Amino acid sequence: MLKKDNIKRRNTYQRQVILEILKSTNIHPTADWIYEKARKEIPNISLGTVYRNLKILKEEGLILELTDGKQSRFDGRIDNHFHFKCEKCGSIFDVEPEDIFIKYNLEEKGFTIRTIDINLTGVCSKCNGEKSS
Amino acid sequence: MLKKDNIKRRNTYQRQVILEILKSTNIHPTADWIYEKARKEIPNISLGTVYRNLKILKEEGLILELTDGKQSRFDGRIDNHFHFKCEKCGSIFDVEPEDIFIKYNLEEKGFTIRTIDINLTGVCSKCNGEKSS
DNA sequence: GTATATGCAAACAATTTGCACGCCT
DNA sequence: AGGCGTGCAAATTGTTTGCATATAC
Repeated sequence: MLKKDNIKRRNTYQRQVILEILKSTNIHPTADWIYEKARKEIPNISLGTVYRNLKILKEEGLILELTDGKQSRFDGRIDNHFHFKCEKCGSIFDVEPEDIFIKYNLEEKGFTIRTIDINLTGVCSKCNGEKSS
Repeated sequence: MLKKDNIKRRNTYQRQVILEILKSTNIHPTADWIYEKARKEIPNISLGTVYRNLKILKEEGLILELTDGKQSRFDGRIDNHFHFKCEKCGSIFDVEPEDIFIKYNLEEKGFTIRTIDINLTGVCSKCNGEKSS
């Protein structure tokens, strides 16, 4: 049952490419999207390898996994921020911490808070600006 | 492609039982848990029926679906509240709206906000009170 | 040299769906 | 009577894993 945290990770090209793909987009892609993108660089990379490396990158705290319905999405941005999903176009936008203020009093009730995840939905500015069909 | 919103729903016993189960617990159960519970009342109910009715109840706004990792959880409580998940015991607690204050300025940027989902993680008061092992 | 990572395909787990029959309205 | 809902099992989808080989260190 011991967590094996003395594994010597190799710095493989596959993992580098996957991390670069994630760091260079803000669309919060699915594993499949990352796979297709990675294939342009490494044509015979496998989907299993993509999943394996996403898990490793997440374990190492280099990326985040977002759970949007049943399909995971991944985020190369790990500093403090939140998400907004537009119900019209489906895009996921980053919400800056200065645009959200949150306050809670759960510590007073004996709870320790480690992570705060805020997800908003609605209609984005772009879709709001468009004519209604 | 037209949404069929003129379907005449029948009020089946299966659906009643599933809704009652959800209304009478605050553990935010999975479909499987609901299925097992429902079987005590309707021994030959099928898992497919549970899923179908959960989807219908959600469409009608009578329950909520929480996406906790890859397994959905369901919430029979639909008034404004949030969730806290304990990383030690795995329990999901309801967080009352008066225990969280949130403010954002996204409307000023042209966004329309429809739903706000806040999920906290950490250690609950019960686990905090226990001796460390 | 050796253990970790890969590609491939099969396995898995959660959920959905097709079908013939049943039962609400 | 008619059509929505059911039980059952098979299908689908997203993700994980076993295995033989390749590769980083």
